Amino acid sequence: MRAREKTEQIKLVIVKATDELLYHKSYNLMSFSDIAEASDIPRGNLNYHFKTKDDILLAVVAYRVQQMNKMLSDWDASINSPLERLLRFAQIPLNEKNNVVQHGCPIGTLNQELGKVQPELKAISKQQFDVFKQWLIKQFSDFVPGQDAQKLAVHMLVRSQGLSAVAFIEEDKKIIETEVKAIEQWLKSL
Amino acid sequence: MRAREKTEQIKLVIVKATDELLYHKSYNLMSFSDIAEASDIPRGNLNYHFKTKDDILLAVVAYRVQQMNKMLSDWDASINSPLERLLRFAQIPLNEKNNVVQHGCPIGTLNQELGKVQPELKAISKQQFDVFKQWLIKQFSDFVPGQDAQKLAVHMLVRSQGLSAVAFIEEDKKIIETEVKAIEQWLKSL
DNA sequence: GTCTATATGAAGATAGAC
DNA sequence: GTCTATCTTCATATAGAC
Repeated sequence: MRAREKTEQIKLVIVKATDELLYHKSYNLMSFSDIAEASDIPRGNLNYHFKTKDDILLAVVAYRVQQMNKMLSDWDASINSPLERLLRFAQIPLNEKNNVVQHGCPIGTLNQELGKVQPELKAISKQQFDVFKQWLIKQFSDFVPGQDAQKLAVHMLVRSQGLSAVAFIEEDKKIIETEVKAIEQWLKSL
Repeated sequence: MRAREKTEQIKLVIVKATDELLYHKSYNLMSFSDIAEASDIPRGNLNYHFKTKDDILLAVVAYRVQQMNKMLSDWDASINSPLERLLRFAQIPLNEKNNVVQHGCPIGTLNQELGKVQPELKAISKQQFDVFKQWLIKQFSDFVPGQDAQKLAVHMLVRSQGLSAVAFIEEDKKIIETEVKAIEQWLKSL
């Protein structure tokens, strides 16, 4: 029991370090050595905890999904109206301004990278995207019951992904500010 | 002279094949062998024409920029109003529906991939993006002289990049149709 | 100019000593 | 359970035969 617990802790250290690493490095350019260095676990020992690199990615995505679900249920509990929750969502890139400009949206960039050649990995990574999508659909259903919540949720994701992508390419924080403001106006006009 | 010309032709064959390859394969996962196979040039000979892989990328981007400029000046010549030119631009993802859903926007995905770790290459790839941006600014200046053309151009790019990214992740052509329609409405309302 | 053969290095993964 | 040493594979890039 104790031993098992300790193993789980080490795994979590690896996962957290890799999660962090994945923000500024692409998955395919990220080596076992990079992970070993970042997590301060001896290079060879990684292979005991995770057989393959893909296994680590799997664990990282599971961890991220868990974190995202926690954040969203916190919002559900602490923010009263669906409109304000949606506004809060729209502001994510604003709060992560520096990261977005330097590394893009962590979910979007990972999905795009894996989507190009590794369909199995893409499906895994897509889970992160779907957590947001389902939550958005719920919020829009509550916010404007008569309208097509699915379509509105997708539109929200489109604008959020788009502004992150363009701000990253142009390395321009102003784009985030302007575009988030535009999303807020759109939400309030619904 | 003759010899030089022939060399240039071979280079173009390599560049075109790599351009094509880059639509479905990420740059970092693309090997010289892949390029050799795609262009039907013996593996070792590639290194005579291009010293490094980055040199090939450089040539591919230059080629793409040239093609894009050609397309845009064709539009300038054949399409009368700036609004119709902008509508034509908005429809690019619609005409490339299958490619977008399978591989994403070729410009956006390349920029995002290179942006994460290779700043020198990112700057090169960004040229493609800027060709579109400058052209859009010109069109918006002509279309709605009083308004902030730069801001409108960026917004157009945001929506275009966003819809490509989300349609790619979700592998859903309907998203392209719906979102392009929304862009058209927005343009007509300006 | 063309292409083969090869140098060199780094990656993922494994076997097995401790 | 932990970690070292190593196997294998595959990449870029070069030297030099044709």
